[in-house]
Amino acid sequence: MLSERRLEVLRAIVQDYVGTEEPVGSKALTERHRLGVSPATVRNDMAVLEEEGFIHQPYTSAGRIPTDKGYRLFVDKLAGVKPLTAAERRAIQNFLDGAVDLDDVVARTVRLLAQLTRQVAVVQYPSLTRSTVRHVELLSLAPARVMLVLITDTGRVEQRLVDCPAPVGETVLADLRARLNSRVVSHRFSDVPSLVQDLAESFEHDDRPTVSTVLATLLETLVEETEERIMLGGTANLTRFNHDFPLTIRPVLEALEEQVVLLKLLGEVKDSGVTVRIGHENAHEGLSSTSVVAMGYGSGDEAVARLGVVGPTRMDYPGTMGAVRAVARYVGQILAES
Amino acid sequence: MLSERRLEVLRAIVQDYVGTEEPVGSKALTERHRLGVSPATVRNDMAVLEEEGFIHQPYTSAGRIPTDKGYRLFVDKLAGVKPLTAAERRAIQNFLDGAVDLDDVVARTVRLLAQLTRQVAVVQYPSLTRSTVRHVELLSLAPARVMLVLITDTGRVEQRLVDCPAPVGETVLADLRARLNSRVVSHRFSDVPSLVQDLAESFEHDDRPTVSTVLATLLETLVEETEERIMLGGTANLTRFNHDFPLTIRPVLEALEEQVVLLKLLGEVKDSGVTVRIGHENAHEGLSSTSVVAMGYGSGDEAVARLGVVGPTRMDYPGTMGAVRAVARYVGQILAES
DNA sequence: TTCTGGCACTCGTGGCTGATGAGTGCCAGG
DNA sequence: CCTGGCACTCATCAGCCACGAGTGCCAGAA
Repeated sequence: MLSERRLEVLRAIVQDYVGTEEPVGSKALTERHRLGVSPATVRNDMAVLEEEGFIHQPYTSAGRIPTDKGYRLFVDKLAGVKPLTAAERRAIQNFLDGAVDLDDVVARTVRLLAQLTRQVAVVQYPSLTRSTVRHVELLSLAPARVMLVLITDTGRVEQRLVDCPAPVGETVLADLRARLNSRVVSHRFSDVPSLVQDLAESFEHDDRPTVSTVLATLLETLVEETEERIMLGGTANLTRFNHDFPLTIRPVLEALEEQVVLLKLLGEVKDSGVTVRIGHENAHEGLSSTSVVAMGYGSGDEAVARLGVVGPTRMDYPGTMGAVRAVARYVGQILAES
Repeated sequence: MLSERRLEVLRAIVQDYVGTEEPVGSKALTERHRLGVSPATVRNDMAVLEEEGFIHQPYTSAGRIPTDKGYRLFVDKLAGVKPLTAAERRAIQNFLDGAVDLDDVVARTVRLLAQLTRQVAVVQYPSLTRSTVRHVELLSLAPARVMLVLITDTGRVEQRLVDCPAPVGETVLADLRARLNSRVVSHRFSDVPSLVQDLAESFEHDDRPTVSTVLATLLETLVEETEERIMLGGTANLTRFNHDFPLTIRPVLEALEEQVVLLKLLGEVKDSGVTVRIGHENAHEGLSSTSVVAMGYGSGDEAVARLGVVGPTRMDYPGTMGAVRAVARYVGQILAES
């Protein structure tokens, strides 16, 4: 096990490196931190830390840089979550309170996170399957054409066109609408399939094909939309450190454009509390020198979706974690109110 | 006026520069193009072109690169629009045909444009005010709470929550729904305000506050959503030329994140045909070394929105214009079908 | 044992230099 | 009006060197 002082040295290295973006040497360390020992001692500690894989030097006789493993230890043991200032909290609330609809909430959240952390922000739309049904609407657009509209408790709205096998009478439609709603409203979307399973059977024989078609589309929508939508923002922040790794920006941008990749990233997040994934812990290759700080958010206790930021492994973890946590909480609150 | 040959020289310079991304000199020009004259002559022509402001040299004794004015002349007079190959056309059609809803159409279009042009693609959602109303729906979510859903002929759906001053009876709601639809369906959204102006007056006195509230929200939605949504993609393509201007990528990314800026860019596009805006012709500062190639698209003859790409002024204009035009047409077709 | 000061060594960085060559402007002659 | 020739400019690049931050190791002190 590492001694107290060695941990202290690691913490100092991480802090200095995050601040200066340059490899940090033993002398500079003793000057900037009250470690109470000489540079030579620090050097010995560094040698041990390096042997254990927490730091490494880019080349002989340069300062040390934390490794992914080093950051991991730092995040887990050495640093807490830095709460936001009161002013920041107020700013968040003000900014989010102005939102008019779900799209707007998500858009504002992305901007907010990007500004607050000065990094790339990622916000997932509230998941359909984890939300509950507020209303199902059926609109007759043409004799044999129906529009299906799903409304969730989080304010999300999905719609699909349904081409029916035969013209649909208004009475049948009203009937279906009523029965459908009485069965599914206030239930979770994930339960909808079993709730509507035998619904077609209760209709007149002639109407069954139509009802089945509508229900099929409904279920299809649930499946398709399980792969969630994501909103991205603050990509310009990537250029803040491109002097350091100008070639790394490309794969990152590419990865960020792939919704699939992003969803996978967020998918690995625990449902409660801030999750941090550092460098190679993210399976995706292009993101091997970036970290993800993310958290679930929801209208109640349960997470309906996730949000977070993507930035260089060399980032201010305590501050970023604080911002992500605060924003996630407020967004949850906003959603609960609407 | 410039002689035929001088125009030919300018065309050659633009083509070579776009290909090599390096200043092009007189000797290289005569070797790569059949101009039929010697380098010395070309040098004289270049001197004239430079005096006229079509090209300039980054420093004494370097090759020439086109100026914005040079590109402008090239686009207007020297180059046509390069049609896509049959294979490319087929690819477009296949790719777009798989779309399930409007969001999907827009998302696919962005990807397609980005891939085809290898540049940043921008697609505007079909505008509300330019579309026609397919249906207006009113849903009662709670006694005094109504959801307003607007459906356009392009498949776009907008919804708003309305908090009514008093509980709304189902009959009133049905009545309002029917009258509203009979008035506005098949009309353009821009005409809706005048069409519903006196609608409240035809209701019972007690219901008027409610009706007015709903109508007010409807009009409000039209106004708000006039500032359109935009989808962006292919930002990773920015890094293709960052070796040239590594510092320029940042302001571009920043500009692209501002929906307002993008909308302004697209707003300057003619309704029909491909529009090209080169370098400083784009008012926005961060985009002074980028060009925008854009075009309106729509389900009928009229444009309901715009799409295009943003790339370095040094781009393959004929090819890009061809791609943008082709995609715009196919998207229009797809929308007309749905 | 643990810490410290000293010392020789490594190695990336940045400034300087000179050679190279692409490209130019100009001019006199076809 | 075009062409070949010529002197000139200047960015780029490789090579070189001095600098200095930072290291590892060791012997001696606490």
